[in-house]
Amino acid sequence: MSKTRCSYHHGDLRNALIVAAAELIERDGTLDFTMAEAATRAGVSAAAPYRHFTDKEELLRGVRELAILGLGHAAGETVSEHPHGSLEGILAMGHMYLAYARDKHAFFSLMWEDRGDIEERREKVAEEHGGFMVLVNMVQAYCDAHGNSQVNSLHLATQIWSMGHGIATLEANQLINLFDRSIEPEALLDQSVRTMLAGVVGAAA
Amino acid sequence: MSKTRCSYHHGDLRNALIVAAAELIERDGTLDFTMAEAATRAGVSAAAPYRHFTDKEELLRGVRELAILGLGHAAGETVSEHPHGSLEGILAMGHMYLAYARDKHAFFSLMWEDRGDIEERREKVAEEHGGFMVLVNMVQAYCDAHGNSQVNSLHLATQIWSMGHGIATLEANQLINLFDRSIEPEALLDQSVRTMLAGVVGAAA
DNA sequence: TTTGGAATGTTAATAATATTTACATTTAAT
DNA sequence: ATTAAATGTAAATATTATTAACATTCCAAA
Repeated sequence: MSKTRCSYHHGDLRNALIVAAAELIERDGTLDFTMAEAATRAGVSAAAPYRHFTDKEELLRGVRELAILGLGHAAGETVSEHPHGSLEGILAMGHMYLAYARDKHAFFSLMWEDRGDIEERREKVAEEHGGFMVLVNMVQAYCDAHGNSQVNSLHLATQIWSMGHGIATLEANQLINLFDRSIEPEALLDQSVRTMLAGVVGAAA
Repeated sequence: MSKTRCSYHHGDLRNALIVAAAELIERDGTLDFTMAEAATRAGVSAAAPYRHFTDKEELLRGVRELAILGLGHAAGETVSEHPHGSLEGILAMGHMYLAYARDKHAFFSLMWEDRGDIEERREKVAEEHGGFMVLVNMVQAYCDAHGNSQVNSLHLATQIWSMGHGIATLEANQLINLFDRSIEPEALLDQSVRTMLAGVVGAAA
């Protein structure tokens, strides 16, 4: 796919549209850009997108995929910045998640929007969410390092993800501190993660 | 507001529209009913809704309110069915939450859709979410009954809510068992709730 | 009780978008 | 070089939300 075409044919319109849509989402902080806008930004007419996506939902799916990969990438960065099997690494992962939810709010909510039945593309979706396995490994390493290799790290990591996800979501909905303004999402998450880890390998302070 | 009017004036159209919209959402399992549909179902013309709601978003807000109150009501039912301060009561609360998310999927997602800045109606929103206080009380009672009245039950309940919410949301997105089909949301939640409670008052088996 | 303004409905526009259609250009394989 | 497939374009369509202009009912003050 050479980038330089004779102007009529774009060359890589599908991706260009996904990027354009992502930029619009980033710029406006919402998902309600128009197809025409995205097309224009990619330098084509309003009907062109339909050669690459059956409808807007499919374009959104492309953006979602991008966002999920981005989060996974951030996960990779995070691990690499902390000692293998360390508690701080796991906590940092949680902070990264909360920060992502806050800073890329529109992308974050897009990620968890209703999608159709996954069953078919299960493999593909699992791949996209490869970032989660990074957490699983961290948890496994932590447990190993703390003398309990019998832990089901997949289950424990799923609980940690759920906790982080729940806090991030409730915060996005301004509900996390609805009854107590002083609640700090990070502190709440740190504390519960410590408790969950401690529940499995002993004191995690 | 007498229910029987001379046909021209409905009498309680605002609520009728909210109910109509709720029914359509329930029927189709999605949020994309049309204003006209809701209006027709309420027995009025397509433009009538605009006498009571500035736009569709405001109507949706009414439905959301209804859904949140419904969840709160279910919370009330749940407490009443279990011993005061019991672990099983708290776990049942979690199961109720997961069941609601599954059975009323469209309502559940509507509840956590982006809403504007809450700051203004903070009071009102807090009231709507009164169901949460039910959980707070259960947690407080549990801690009292287990010899630790110093626990910040609001924090702990927020963690439990987050965990339940995270699991419910990830399940709705078919992600909770993406890497391990055998994962059971209820079991995962039960176990983490036990751990969190145990972390504060000792063994919670 | 009458009556005029406020509410609440109605039908017929208007507007914004997604999506389709019919036609044009380019690409690439034979 | 030729042609089918791919990819673009401009000009419809279709679907909704929303507004405008007008009608009916309600209600409170005279």
